[in-house]
Amino acid sequence: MGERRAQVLRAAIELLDEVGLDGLTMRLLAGRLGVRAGALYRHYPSKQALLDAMVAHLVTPPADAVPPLDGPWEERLRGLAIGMRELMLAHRDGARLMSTFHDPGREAVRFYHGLIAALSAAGVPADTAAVAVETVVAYVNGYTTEEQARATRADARPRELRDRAFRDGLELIITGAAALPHGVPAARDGG
Amino acid sequence: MGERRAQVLRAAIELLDEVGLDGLTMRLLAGRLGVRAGALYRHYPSKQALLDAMVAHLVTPPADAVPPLDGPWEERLRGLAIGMRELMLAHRDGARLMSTFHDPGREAVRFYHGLIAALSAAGVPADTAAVAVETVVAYVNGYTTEEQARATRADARPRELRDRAFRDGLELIITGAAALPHGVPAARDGG
DNA sequence: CCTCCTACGTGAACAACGTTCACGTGTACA
DNA sequence: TGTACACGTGAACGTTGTTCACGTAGGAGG
Repeated sequence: MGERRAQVLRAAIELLDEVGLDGLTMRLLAGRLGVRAGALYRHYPSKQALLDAMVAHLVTPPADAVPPLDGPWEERLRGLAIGMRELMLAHRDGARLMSTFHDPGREAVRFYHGLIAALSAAGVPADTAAVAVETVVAYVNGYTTEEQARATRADARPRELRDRAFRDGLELIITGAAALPHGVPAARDGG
Repeated sequence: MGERRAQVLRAAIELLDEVGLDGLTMRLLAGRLGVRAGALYRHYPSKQALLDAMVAHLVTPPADAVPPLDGPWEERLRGLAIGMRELMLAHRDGARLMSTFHDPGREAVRFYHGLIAALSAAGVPADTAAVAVETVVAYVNGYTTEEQARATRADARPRELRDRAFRDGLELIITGAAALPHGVPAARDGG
C-alpha cells in the first residue's frame, strides 16, 4: 500500500528543490516519474493535498535528529526559533510552502504548550510566555520568508551574514522576554 | 494622459477588497470596467506590473495622514510597526500583496536609514539600531501575514485581541532593544 | 475636406495550468 | 478461470495570463 504514494511525495520534494514552488507542476512532476499528470490523482486528490503531505513530511523530524531542547527557557526558545528556520531553509521556498498549510498538527500544538509551560515554570508569567512564543514564531516566519524570497535575487546575502542577523534579532526578542518578568506593559488603551 | 490607467488601478484595488488576491483575475477586472481582458494590457504590460502599481499606490501615504513620528526612538519604532501593519490591514490580502513586491523604493529606504540614525542618536549603538529595525519589520510581516491568512477562516480572532497580541509582541522587541544598549551579545560562533 | 496620429478596445487565439473521466492494462488472490 | 485492485492512458474541460491583427473614435494640422 501507499508505496507509490511515497515515491510521488519524494519526487515532489526533489523537484521542489530544483524548480521552486512556482515551477512545481503536476505535469512536470508526472514527467519526472515517467507518467502522465492524471495518474498523480490516483495518489493525491489534489495538488493542495500533495503540498500538505510535503509539509507534513518535511516538518516531521527524522526521530534521530531531535535536539534535547532542555535547559533554561531562553535556550528552549532559541532552539525553537533556530529549528523552525532550519526546517524552512532545508528546501527551496520552504517558508512559502509551509505558509500554505498551517494545520498546526497536534504534535506542534503540544510542543507549543509545553514550551509555554516551561517558560512559566521558569518564572516567566504565563502571559509573557505566550507572547514570547508567538512573537518568536512570527519573527521566524517573517525573517525566513523574506530571506528565501531574496535567495534567487541580486541582493542576496551570504549565509553567514543571514545567520548572524537572524540570531541578533532573536536575541533581541529573548532579551525582551527576560526583561519583562512582571507582565507586559503594552496594550494600554488610549496610548 | 494616464487617466484610464488610474481608473484601472482604482478598480483593481476595489476588486481586491471584494474577491481577494486569488480571485483578482484580469478577465474579472476587465469585466468590472466593461472591457475585455486584452484591453488591460494597453495600460499595464503584465499582471505583475499592475500588482506592483497597486502596492506602490497603497504604500504611498495620502500626505495628510502622515503621523509626526518624532519623540524618543521607542515611539518611532512603535510608529513604524503600527503603521506598517495598518497599511497591510487596510486591504484584503494586503500583506500577501505587498510581499510580492519588495522593491523598497527610495522613500522607504531613506525612512529606514533615518530611523536607524534616530536610534543611534538616542544612544542606541548603530548595530543594535539596525538589528532592531530589521527585527521589527520581520515581526510585522510575519504577524500580519498570518493574521490575514486566518482572517477568512474559522479560528479568526476579533480585532481587539489581535491588536493586543501585536502590541504585546512589539513591546517585547522594543524592550529588548532598550535592554541591549551595549551591543548585541548573540551570534557568537560555536554557541 | 482629408489625412495622420494617438488612445482605446475587440475577438480570437495560444500555451500552460489543475482536474476529470471512460477506458485500458497487469498482477494477485480466490 | 474469474475477479478485484492498483496503476496508468489519452483526451478533454474550464480557467489562467498573454499576444496580435484589426477596428473605431477624436483631435490636430495641412
